[in-house]
Order: sequence, then structure tokens, then C-alpha cells
Amino acid sequence: MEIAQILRKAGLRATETRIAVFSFLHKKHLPLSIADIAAALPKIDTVTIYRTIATGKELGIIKEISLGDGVLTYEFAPDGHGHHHVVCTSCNKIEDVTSCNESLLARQALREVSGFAAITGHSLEFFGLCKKCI
Amino acid sequence: MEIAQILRKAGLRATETRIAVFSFLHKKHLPLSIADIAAALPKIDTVTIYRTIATGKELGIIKEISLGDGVLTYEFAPDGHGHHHVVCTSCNKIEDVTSCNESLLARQALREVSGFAAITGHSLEFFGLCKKCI
DNA sequence: AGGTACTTGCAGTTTTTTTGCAAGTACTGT
DNA sequence: ACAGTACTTGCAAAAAAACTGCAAGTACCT
Repeated sequence: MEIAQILRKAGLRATETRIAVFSFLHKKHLPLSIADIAAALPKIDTVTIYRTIATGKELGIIKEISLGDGVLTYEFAPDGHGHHHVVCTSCNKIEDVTSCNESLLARQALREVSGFAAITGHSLEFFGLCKKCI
Repeated sequence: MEIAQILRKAGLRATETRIAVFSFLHKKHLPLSIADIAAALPKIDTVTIYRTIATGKELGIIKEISLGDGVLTYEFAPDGHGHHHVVCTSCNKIEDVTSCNESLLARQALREVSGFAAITGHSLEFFGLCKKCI
């Protein structure tokens, strides 16, 4: 679905700014920090980036990810169809991973816990060493 | 392995403070934020908690986790033997998940990426709705 | 037990995140 | 098309979080 459409469906305005932030993340296809986004889109005020990311999270089109290095990063992931990553713990190189047996994992997890009725999503990140750093 | 032992092996001192922080996290068995830890251990200066968590991360006994609510949390997980969690997106209730087919997932991921030589760890969190919130 | 080097707490600084408000702009109905 | 309305944005300022430097404290070695 179009970004503008998602926003309007939620009763929000499809502003140039929001579309710029979300489509930037979409294009980058990488988890980026607030600082990264602000640096890449200098015309947009940092406050607005915070607010836009917050709305994106509420709409479920932005996923918050920790790659273990102390900063939160954000990725465009509409419909919960986020992919995963392998991060090099030495140089921070990132590659995507798409296969993860989503439904199997979720079923397995759900069987194991007693207090949950449904699993709606998950986050999965791998840490390793890239070929240059090994 | 004993916490004190891990510290000494790394050439660090097994101080009362460090052991207090790590064993608190060990006992809680939950991902907690810096603020949580500081509030629970008021005798320990917050700066020291930051520094202790940083050392724990370097030693590989503390894992940094994002549960998607905007704060980084930390969990005691020596030897990379961290478990996983299911988080209720409505009330933040957390339960542990231990089964995850670690080696299968890692092998699958490694096959999919071209630039990586090894996978050394992963983080996996589930999001869902607990029985009370559904 | 004493010396040394690592740790901690405190105060202060810097950075990050949030808030309030006025100006700007998307969308609605005409 | 256009004007009104209500949502959005940017700016300034405040609040909160994270980091630094240094002196006092303490673990550990001999």
C-alpha cells in the first residue's frame, strides 16, 4: 500500500515531510537511528523526525530495532513484513535475511508460554563476523 | 561460571558494586532499562550503572535488547545463552521463550548471506497479546 | 598490612528527547 | 477553485539521559 494511503486511512495527513521520512527509510532498507535520519534529511527538523518515527511506530509501519550497539534504529516495515539482519560485530556491516520460518517459530513460542493468546510479530537479528573481519 | 570469576578472568576487579548489578539482573531474569536498575539499586550511582552495563556488554555477559517501546533494556546472559521473550504489546507483560532452534536458524541465515563467515549469536523477541489483553 | 592500579561517586557538561506555541499546510465542503 | 478548520511543522526552550574528569575509595598482589 502507498504510504499516503496508509496515513490517510489512519486519519492522518499525508504530508510531504512524513512521506519524505518514510520513503527515505523505505529506500535505504536498513535500520537507521534518529541521528542518521536527521543527518540525511537536514531540511527536516529533528523534532519532526522524532514525531514522525513515533507515528510510524503507532501505525505499525516502522519497526524499532536494537543492533546491540547502544542505539535504537528504525526501519520501514509495513504489515509487519520486516526482514531480519546479520550484523558484523566487528565492522557493523549489515546484510538482510528474509527466511526465518515465521509461523513455525511463532507456533513453537506460543506453545511454550502459558499466559499468551496470540503472537503478532517478532524481531530477529543475527550477530556474526563478516568475511573481512574474521 | 561465577560472576566474580568472569570478571577476574577478564582482568577486572570483582567489586561489590559490579556483582550487585549483575546478580540483580541475573535474579530478575528480565530485560531491564538503566532507569529500572538505577531505581532498584539506589545506593549505586547511575553513572556506575552505565559503566557496569558497558563492561558487561564488552564481556559478553550482558545482552542489549529492544522490546519495541523506545528504551534499551539489558539482561544477564553469560555465554551468549540468552533466552528470548514474548512481550504483550498492550500491557508489556513478558514471558520467557527458550526453544528457538538456534543452530538451524543460524545455518539458514548464513546460507542466505554472501558476505558473512560466521554467526555467533542472535536476538529474538516475539510480540503478541496476553490472555488478559486479547 | 601496605602499595598500586582499578573503581566509584560526585559535580559538571554535553547530548538526546520532549514540550509549548505560533506559523504553515493538507484536506473538507462549498 | 477557495476558504475554513484542524492537523503538522519548526523554533525555542525545558527536561531527561548519557558522558567526562577527577579525587576518594577499595580490590588485589606481594
